[in-house]
Amino acid sequence: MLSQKSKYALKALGYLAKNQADGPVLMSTISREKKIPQAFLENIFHELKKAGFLTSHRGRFGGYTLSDDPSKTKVSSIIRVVNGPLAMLPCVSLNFYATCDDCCEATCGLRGIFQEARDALLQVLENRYLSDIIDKDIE
Amino acid sequence: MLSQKSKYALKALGYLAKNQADGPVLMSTISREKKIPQAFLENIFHELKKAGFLTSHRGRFGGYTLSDDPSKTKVSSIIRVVNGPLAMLPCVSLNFYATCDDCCEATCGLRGIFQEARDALLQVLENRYLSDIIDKDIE
DNA sequence: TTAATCTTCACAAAAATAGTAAACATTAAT
DNA sequence: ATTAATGTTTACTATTTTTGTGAAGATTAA
Repeated sequence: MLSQKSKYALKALGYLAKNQADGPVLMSTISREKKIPQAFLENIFHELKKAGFLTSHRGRFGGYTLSDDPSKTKVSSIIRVVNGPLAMLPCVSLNFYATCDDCCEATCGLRGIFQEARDALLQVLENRYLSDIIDKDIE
Repeated sequence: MLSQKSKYALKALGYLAKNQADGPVLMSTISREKKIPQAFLENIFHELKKAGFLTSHRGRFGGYTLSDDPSKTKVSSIIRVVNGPLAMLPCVSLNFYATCDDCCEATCGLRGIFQEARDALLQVLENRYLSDIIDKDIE
């Protein structure tokens, strides 16, 4: 499951994608609208900024804007930053590869299936973008 | 990522699938061969037994056997027991559905994509069986 | 100058994960 | 019956991860 932090991050980025047309959006606004504890959102935005997704604007009338076009920002890349690997085993992760302790990759019976699982998941998440996860308006 | 416990469970069940032909297999054997702390494996086997995957045989010359044909035991169902939901959001889980706090399902922009992700993952894991995750022999 | 922002860093509470310990119950062989 | 080998059960503990909180500081536009 995605962590709460990851959900917050995706919601916040989606909010920005929807509302940044008129300039930087306040963290306090996002916190309030998306019901995210502000101090926690600060931590999250710090990570997202460090990873290049966000651009911050300090001072009065500051706020945050997205660094890139929402239609070019993959959901998979956001999740990797805030939630870590998408693969279910470290030894089949493309971006966070690590050996499994005490497990021989040559004979492991799990790798094959979890490579397939990874590919199936990536087929979706690598082809969906921030512009695809914007909340709908209430009607 | 799968928890360590889940990896242990899959490895242990795979070992049973491979080695139970001659009768019940000792937990101590599985613990040693698969390098799983025995006391921890006891907890895991208790869960797997409660869930119906394992049959235990007490007393001298006891041990464990699989309750069902390995070719009919889905990997997805094992993971659900020891690791929990396969979906990335509670609100799109088929077997562990729960509402996301402070999130409106009607307008949430995340649900659609994570339903697709769930389906993609299940397409693999619901169609792979315990017989598919048996470790290879060293050659 | 000032008020509204973001920045940074350290800390803390809560939950989940991983693992341990020990007394107990059951069984098969003898 | 006895005995040794096994699983059973329950409670506990340690570690790590997650989910936050708090406060002093830096920057900017008006």
